[in-house]
Amino acid sequence: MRLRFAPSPTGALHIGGARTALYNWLAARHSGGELVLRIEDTDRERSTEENVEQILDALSWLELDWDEGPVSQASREPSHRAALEALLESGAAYHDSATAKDVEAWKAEHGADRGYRGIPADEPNAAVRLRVPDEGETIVEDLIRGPVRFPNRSYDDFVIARGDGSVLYNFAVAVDDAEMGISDVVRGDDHLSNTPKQLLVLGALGHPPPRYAHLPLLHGPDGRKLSKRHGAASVQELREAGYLPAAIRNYLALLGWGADDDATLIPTEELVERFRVTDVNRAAAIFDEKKLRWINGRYMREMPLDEYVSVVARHLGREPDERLREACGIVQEKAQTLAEVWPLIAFLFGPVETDEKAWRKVMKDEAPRLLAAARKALADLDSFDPAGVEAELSPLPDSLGVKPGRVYQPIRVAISGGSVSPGIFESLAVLGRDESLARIDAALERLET
RNA sequence: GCCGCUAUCGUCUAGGGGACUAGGACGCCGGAUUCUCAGUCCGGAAACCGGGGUUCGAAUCCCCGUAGCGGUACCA
Repeated sequence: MRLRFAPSPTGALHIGGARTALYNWLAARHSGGELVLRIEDTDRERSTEENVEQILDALSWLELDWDEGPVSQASREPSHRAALEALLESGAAYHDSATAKDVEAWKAEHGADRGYRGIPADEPNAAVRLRVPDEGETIVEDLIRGPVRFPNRSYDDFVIARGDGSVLYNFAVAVDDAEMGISDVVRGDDHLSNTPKQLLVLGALGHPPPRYAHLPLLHGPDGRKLSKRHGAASVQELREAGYLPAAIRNYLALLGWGADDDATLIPTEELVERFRVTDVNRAAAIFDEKKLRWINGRYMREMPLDEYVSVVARHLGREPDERLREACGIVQEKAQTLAEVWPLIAFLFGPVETDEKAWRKVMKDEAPRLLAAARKALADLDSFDPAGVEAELSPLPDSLGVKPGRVYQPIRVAISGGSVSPGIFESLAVLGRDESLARIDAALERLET
């Protein structure tokens, strides 16, 4: 198989685009074939260098590689021109000076169920239209949907080149796919109705068509087309939100495709092994960040500590030093996204920032007495490691005659500033005896006044 | 308007005429884990869009309707 991913650089790479890229990549890797990256930049107004860079970045961050390209569609202009000339010469296409308004008027007269048919004009500066037969139908043999039939008469003689000679999307795509030897076109559903046009171009040019597979679109939680309003809608935003590339690949693969045994956690290698385009669903799927979070959490927890540390360090823009390593060790089982890590471990890297609400809730009644008792126990401790701290603190609640939380929460607030943190024994151990005692003393002092 | 696609729990899906009292996962609710939160474990509620057919039998096949979506540009 030879596939292509052909994004148009009109903005960041969206989640839908990322899934299309992933499916193409999976199909290519599964079949041992090739993946070509082609940038559809024939719209000079909207295509920018930054957007191209952004898409390339997003793809490599997702760890989706390609075998050929990126090929700029605009750079293939000579080929497009040659193909256009050939069609003009054979009479399959013709110049027509009709404007959009003219076409509209023509339809008002001839009925809406009939496509526009123009009259060849001897005007080299007019747009070029492709002749579409009145009879018959064009059939798209879709790998996912089966044969889809389109009556030819419902299509206009559509424009394939502007008055200035530059070609339009449906023409360029057909020519490029054919000339680049693409065997399988895997793309979004929104192109299904465009496919007959491309097939018509291919037919006029005498090129055999590739196989097509049209993927169902992705929608937002409200059932509407996915857009910026739905929160993290681009790969870049997902990255900033602290999701892992591997988790995103896993989740995206499941949006519109399911393993036959209903597996949910499927590592990429296994995805490559099991994925088949023909198994893709036909209905649009809704992007649900909750499930992504869950999958991401699983990947975060199952990562080897070394890798975890370097991923966290990169996300935070910090050096992966010993302290960070220790912090990761006690937070790994708690965070679902990279973004959740820092709030849980920040207290290990700087002065306490007290959450006044937590303070008021915890630092009352017997808190001073219990905290003082804990301080004493910790001060006398020989080995200030998690096991040692636990051995020292765990008998305390009983001996003081209170519930464990009454002892532990004041310590937590004293050392971390808040009522939520990693395990208290581990937190104390990582903070170290001196700093822990200093923070507890500061809290006790505040309690006295 | 015209052309086309789609339709199973809130969400992702399994199902491809009898194995369905419709299965799994996320989420949700309840319980357990005698340090918070998270995690983990256990349990629970929750769906075949509607109407006609075909058939001994339909979630599965056909038709109609409804709804959602896509296309209908000298955009991609």
